[in-house]
Amino acid sequence: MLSKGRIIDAAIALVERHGEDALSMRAVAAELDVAVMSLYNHVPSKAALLDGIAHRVMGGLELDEEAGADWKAQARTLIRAFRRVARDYPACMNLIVTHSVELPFGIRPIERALVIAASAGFDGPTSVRVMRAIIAYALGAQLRETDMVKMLDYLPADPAAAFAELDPVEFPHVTALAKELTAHDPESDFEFGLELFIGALDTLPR
Amino acid sequence: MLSKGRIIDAAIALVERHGEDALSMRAVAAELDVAVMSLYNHVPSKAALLDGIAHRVMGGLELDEEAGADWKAQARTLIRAFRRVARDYPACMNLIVTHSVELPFGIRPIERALVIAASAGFDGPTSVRVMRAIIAYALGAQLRETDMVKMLDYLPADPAAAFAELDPVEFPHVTALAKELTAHDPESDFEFGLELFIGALDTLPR
DNA sequence: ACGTAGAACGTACGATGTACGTAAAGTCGC
DNA sequence: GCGACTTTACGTACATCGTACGTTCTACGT
Repeated sequence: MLSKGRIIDAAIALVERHGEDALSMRAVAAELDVAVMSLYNHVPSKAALLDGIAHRVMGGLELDEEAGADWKAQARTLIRAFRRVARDYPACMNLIVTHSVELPFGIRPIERALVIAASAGFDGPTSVRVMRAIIAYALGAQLRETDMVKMLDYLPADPAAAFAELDPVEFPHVTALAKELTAHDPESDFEFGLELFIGALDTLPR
Repeated sequence: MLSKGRIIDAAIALVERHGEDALSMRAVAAELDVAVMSLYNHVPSKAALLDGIAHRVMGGLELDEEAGADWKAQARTLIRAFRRVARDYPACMNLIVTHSVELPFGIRPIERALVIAASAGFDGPTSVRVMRAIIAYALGAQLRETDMVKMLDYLPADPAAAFAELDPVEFPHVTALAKELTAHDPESDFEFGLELFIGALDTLPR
């Protein structure tokens, strides 16, 4: 029997195996050995299928709080939970981030973030702002990471050389830092910005 | 005479008027009173056209440095320059951000950012990290902003009511902050995070 | 046994990107 | 002026996409 759940599973598998461009209703149907239009008995549209993917993937967010940890540790844990699902479903996460899906995170992670912000001593309006800033950073880091990967594809041979060969009087820093600019360690990049952020929150008046 | 420039102009106008979904080769051709395939004499593919749009739009970035300003002011100015083009071409900016285009910013803004970071006293590798973190924030803020707009469309009548009607024992903070969560002032949200960031940079060891 | 609901299916339509061949309009050497 | 060549505009045609619509088949309550 076909079901919305099985369709979403197949779609996720398909996206992770062959990329988001491979996600077509026909491909999903083929994955399930089913006729295309049968899908529409369980999913009203492709957009709804994307929504389903988003909810399934984001539903994997670990929201448990660690007892006894201070708000900074809690915040780190929450953000890293997001990173974890991004690592487990990289292609799907791009789908979710780029095609702006309704309520991408769902309510529960939002509540969790507000709880943490409150426990850090922020008032309501500030908590909302803080949450928004961190969400922006997390989303953007995800985006930037895939941009980076694509860029490294475009410059095959030796990416660092491409930067290094620019005019060093017009672009002194870029040429000097060619190596660093093309080195790609998403995790440490992300952690750097995250600690920057949390440190900044710590200095905020409360 | 047709030209790559005119095609890009038409495409930008089209996107800003009718949204990114309206961007089709046929629509661009119609805008220019020209047959569809004529476009392909000047633009090798739709992807290349997107690239062209990105370069034209991002080329409008104001990179002049203000003499005598300290690095913090310079940084603010650079980031706000990005915000300005996002405000001038909101729909195009979404295209650029979501469809990850090769070298979205070009080299010059990167050089500029590295100059500023160096003038703040950061070493090379740290400068690159700092730049990446801020880029992530700027991209993410843009994304989050349009997600927000879409969300407010989905919840027509009174968006705050939708949040407020959730179970207040399961989501105490969300229900209490319904008003703040649906209030939308992108500029002040962005500035809040930006100042957070710059403040954090200021406390970084150098 | 029979009627009804739901699920699976097949056909078909409009929209999209673009490969390919053709024709007209310059551009150059002579 | 004239032929050779290049550039530009165009039209046709095809594969692929999402999905509206009508039809068949299966399962089940009565």
